[in-house]
Amino acid sequence: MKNKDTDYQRYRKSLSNCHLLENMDDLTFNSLISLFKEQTWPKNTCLVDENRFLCKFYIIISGRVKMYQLDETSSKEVTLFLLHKGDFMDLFCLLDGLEHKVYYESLDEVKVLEVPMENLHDWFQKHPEYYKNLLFYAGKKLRRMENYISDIIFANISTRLVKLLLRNVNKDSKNLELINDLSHKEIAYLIGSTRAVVNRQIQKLKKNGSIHTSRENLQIIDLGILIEFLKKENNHE
Amino acid sequence: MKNKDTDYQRYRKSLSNCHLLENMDDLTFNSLISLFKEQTWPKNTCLVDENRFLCKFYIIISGRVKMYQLDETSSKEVTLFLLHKGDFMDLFCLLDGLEHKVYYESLDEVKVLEVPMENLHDWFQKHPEYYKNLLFYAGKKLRRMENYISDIIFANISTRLVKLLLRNVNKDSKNLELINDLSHKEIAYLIGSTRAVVNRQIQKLKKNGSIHTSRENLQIIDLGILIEFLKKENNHE
DNA sequence: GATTATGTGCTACTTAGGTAGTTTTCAGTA
DNA sequence: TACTGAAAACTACCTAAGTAGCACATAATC
Repeated sequence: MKNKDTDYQRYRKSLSNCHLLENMDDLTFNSLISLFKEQTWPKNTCLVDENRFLCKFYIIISGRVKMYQLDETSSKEVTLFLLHKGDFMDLFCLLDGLEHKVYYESLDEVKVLEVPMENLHDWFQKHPEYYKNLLFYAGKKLRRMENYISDIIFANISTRLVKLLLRNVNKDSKNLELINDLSHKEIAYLIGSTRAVVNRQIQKLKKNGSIHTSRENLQIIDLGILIEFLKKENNHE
Repeated sequence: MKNKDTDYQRYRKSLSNCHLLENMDDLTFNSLISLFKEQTWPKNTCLVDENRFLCKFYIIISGRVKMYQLDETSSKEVTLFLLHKGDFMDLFCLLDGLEHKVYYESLDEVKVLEVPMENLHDWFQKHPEYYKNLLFYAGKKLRRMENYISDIIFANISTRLVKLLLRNVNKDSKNLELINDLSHKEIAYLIGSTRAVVNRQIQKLKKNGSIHTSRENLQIIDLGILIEFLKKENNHE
């Protein structure tokens, strides 16, 4: 019992940014969290089990999971979301209960909370006011996707790359986070391009002194140059 | 009174496909619908008033509204959604209450139901179980966007064009609906391309005998050829 | 019925970005 | 310490699709 309580406190803390749990009193929080079981997934594992996400729902506690689409014929990939702490899987299934053809892969060792979809639905039935939190989260994802679309249509690869970098700079530390240890291939998939093309742009950024790279590592040296670069790109076209 | 009742019945009927109103008993339906006021917008009007959608919410009863993004520097457009009967504006604002920089334009004379956002929120507070309907709708839009993204990344223009056509063929009548009277420019914006390029692809489809066009009119002559065309495109790449 | 605006069809040109291939670097490990 | 495999860097090439421009058709307005 005591043990469980400390677990709950731990979850409360590590999921402080989780939209679903926002404005939730401790009692309600515990009633929800008691439905979950902690689980650990090893690094670089694909979660391909088709129907898994129809019957189980997951909240990420730590580690990154990329959610991506795969084109069978060309074997190209696009990363739709880079999910992390506080994110859900699978939002789509939760919302409409339909199958969702999408792939998941862990980029780190990932800790999740697992709950049978049914139990979660039952819980929501009893606490329908928390649907609102879910709506807020869905709204955020919708906005992200809308942005993705307009970026792909309007912006060229270098713009998209710089935008990606700027989006992942920690406001306080000014350091690149979340994507700083990805390979060029993974970065390419995040902006809907290919390894070779992204590499070409990265060389440009290295030459203008805004970034520094080593194997699976990308650091921002001069944020100002990046921002300037973005401005120029916007005006040219 | 009598008059209002017949109005409600009319709305009930014309909004039969509206996710928000699904599984709603007549009493609840009336309590919701009584908050709304009917409004008519003329054809080809832009709804640019920035904050309008923060304070008012709309359900489309009839006519089409395109929701689109505009790139100021290149003045290019992408149509994100072609909204019609049963669709909402602005879903994003409703979900998270934040500003949403997006454009709306009526393609027909459009009839909508208008409600002050505040009143709608109050109503939901009293009927939180109907958040679920909203979630379902949001899920559908998320799926549409995810599809949009993977199409743009994976598929070439001709594939995207044919997919667009097939998506808008009425299952029963086999006729093209909703987009059959659009200009090539508008069709281009629906698949993230430009007029000239779309025109090029349309000429191809005309030559292979699958479609017939006249000014602002596109009809499908042979669905089979279109489906075959799509298959070929998929295998080549 | 003259004028204007908008949609359509086509040609010619340009280019960003995808593709393919080779070499080099680097981390893990046998 | 050498071997292995992946990531990164770079070169050369190709093409889909964007761009610009013009002629013509159709519809709308006065």
